[in-house]
Amino acid sequence: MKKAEINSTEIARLAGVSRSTVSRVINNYPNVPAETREKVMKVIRQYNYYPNMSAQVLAGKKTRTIGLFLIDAGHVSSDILTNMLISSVIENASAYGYYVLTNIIRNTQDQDAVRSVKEIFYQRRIDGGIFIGAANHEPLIEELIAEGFMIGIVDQHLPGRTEPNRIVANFDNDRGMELAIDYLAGLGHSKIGVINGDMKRQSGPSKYEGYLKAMAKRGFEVRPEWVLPGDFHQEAGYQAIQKLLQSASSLPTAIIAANDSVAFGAIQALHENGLSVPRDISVIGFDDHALSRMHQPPLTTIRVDFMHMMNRLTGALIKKIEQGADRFEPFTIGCELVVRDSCRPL
Amino acid sequence: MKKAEINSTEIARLAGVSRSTVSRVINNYPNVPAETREKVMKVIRQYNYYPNMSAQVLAGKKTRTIGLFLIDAGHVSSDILTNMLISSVIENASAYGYYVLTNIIRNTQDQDAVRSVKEIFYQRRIDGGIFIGAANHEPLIEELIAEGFMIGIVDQHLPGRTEPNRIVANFDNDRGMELAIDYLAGLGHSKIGVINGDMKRQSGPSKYEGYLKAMAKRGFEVRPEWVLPGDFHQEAGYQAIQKLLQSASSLPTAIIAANDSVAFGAIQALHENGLSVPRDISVIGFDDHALSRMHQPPLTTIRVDFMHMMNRLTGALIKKIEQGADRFEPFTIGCELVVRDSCRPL
DNA sequence: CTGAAAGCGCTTACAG
DNA sequence: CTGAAAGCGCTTACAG
Repeated sequence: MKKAEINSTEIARLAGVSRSTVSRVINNYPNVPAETREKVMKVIRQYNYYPNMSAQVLAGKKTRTIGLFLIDAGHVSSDILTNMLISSVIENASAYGYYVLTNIIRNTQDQDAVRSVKEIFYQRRIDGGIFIGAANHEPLIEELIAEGFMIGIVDQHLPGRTEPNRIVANFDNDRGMELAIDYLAGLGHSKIGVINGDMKRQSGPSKYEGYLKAMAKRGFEVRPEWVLPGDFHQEAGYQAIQKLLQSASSLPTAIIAANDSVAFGAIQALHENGLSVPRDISVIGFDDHALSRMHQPPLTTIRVDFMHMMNRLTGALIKKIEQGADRFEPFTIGCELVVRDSCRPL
Repeated sequence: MKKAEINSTEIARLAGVSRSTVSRVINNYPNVPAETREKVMKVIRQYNYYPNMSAQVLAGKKTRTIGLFLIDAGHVSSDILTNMLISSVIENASAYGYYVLTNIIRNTQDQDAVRSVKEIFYQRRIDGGIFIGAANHEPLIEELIAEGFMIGIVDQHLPGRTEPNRIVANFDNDRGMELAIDYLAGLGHSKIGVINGDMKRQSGPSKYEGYLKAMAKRGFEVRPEWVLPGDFHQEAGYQAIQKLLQSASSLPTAIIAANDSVAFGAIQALHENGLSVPRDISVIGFDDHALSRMHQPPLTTIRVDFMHMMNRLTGALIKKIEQGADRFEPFTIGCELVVRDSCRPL
């Protein structure tokens, strides 16, 4: 049923040249006269010939494919933010003529999952990979970097690890927290609590440290009972507030959530307990999630430009793939305050 | 810097067997004694050996990769629904041990875009592909099917085209429209307008025909000025309402939108023109978009299970890839009414 | 400017 | 049960 595949031998025969010349035409070698090139191209076009990718790669070409690895215990299909990251990488890579092989890893403790990621690299399915959502120190990633693979990582800070094939992208969480606290201070708040993110990931402790630093700068008291453990999911925000309301001797007037999803959960819990946002308590998020502006109340948050980050990270990875990794080049993306209606002046 | 790659020759040498035997172990041939197998496996594990994928494919193995092609003129990164489809296919394929190469096509008229899609197939990067968002008759897809590639298509109806390598998935739009109109009729509505979707896609005319059929069944009059052209984007809903309000001699009491995004746009336009939903006019959507339940007012809609569809379609495609395509097997996924607050009894 | 030949790393009839 | 060998379809020094 399937037509016989046409290959370079056949093209060579039809064009009256050798396979070497066909290959030179395909790969744009300069030492092919225009006339010969055109003669070969004509046959190529006529027969709809595309060189077999596996043969090209086996002979030494790049795959022009990058791997995208999302680490998330949740059901990614329904997470808007993660989904946006996926498309963002695809679109950026596509602009460079690269393809994206996307993978979702539920649990980095799962040996099968780890094996399957390694397989993709060792099999040479891809030229490099991008990891999103991993712990700050993830053995799998460290092994791949040690093996010399080109790896882009969102959200990592590992002092001293400056291999040239490690590309690191972070948001300026310090600055974000400072913006949030400056804004709240301007509204008259000084009793400010925080719901922490996942402390295994770099952005968890980094946001918390930013909070501590900004609170100290203002001379605001950090009350341990207002520092609530959590992670980056909505449910954690909900639970954090339940805990706060049950056990705290008094309440803060404002709370900064590790991200907007956490803020949604927190606000839900506050509402269920008869507290109104922002009347009784102000809440500020982090990310500027697609839903934040549609939320009730519209969420004041620290906007972070994920698309811009993925754009730079994808570009940097592809550059290293094509030009080689000469030195470690981490970068940081800024953030800005977006004022909506979830905070009120005191 | 990069370690020398280990290959099957090396593994064979270390295990004291031939490359043939190493290959038989890797491919689980039955005629290898447990003892030999274990001896080889030990070396494979010890040296972290994974067979080179390009070599395997060149020697006749499958790529175990499927292509996912999203056709959408909009900026996909921000479209929640499309993003959900992407993750859904990835997760389903992954369960079968397949990888997904995702591509976004802005315009099927763009020759470069078309060429790049063909290239992926002809280069043998993938074993098959899934197309979402294409016109009912898309020459690119028809060419690929004619070439014998395994193709899954969402939203297509081409009578007589029943090639075994064509896999077609549709929603039951007829039934969806019937549910919507039955519900509205139950609330006392009979003056029901419709905002059509993209008529080049199968779901456009198919929803419209469902509307006509259900209206006829009830004996409700179809007023041409209440049949509004559009497409599947929010802006189209907005424009359709603007046009309706400017030119119609009287207004319907209810409007069915081609999908929820269109409904959002329609409601926005109604509000901007001082009309309240559902007080002045009832609106019903289609899809049950992730935002529909958070919308103001929460949107009544016809829910359609995209995940289920992608699940079946991905499974069917992989089955055909592995077992061969023997016959044409289209399928249809049902839908259900989700009542929220955007319609009111008359 | 161009062709013959080696080589990339596998799989799989074939022969024993 | 197992090895030697052909073959998959390219690319790229090498030699001319």
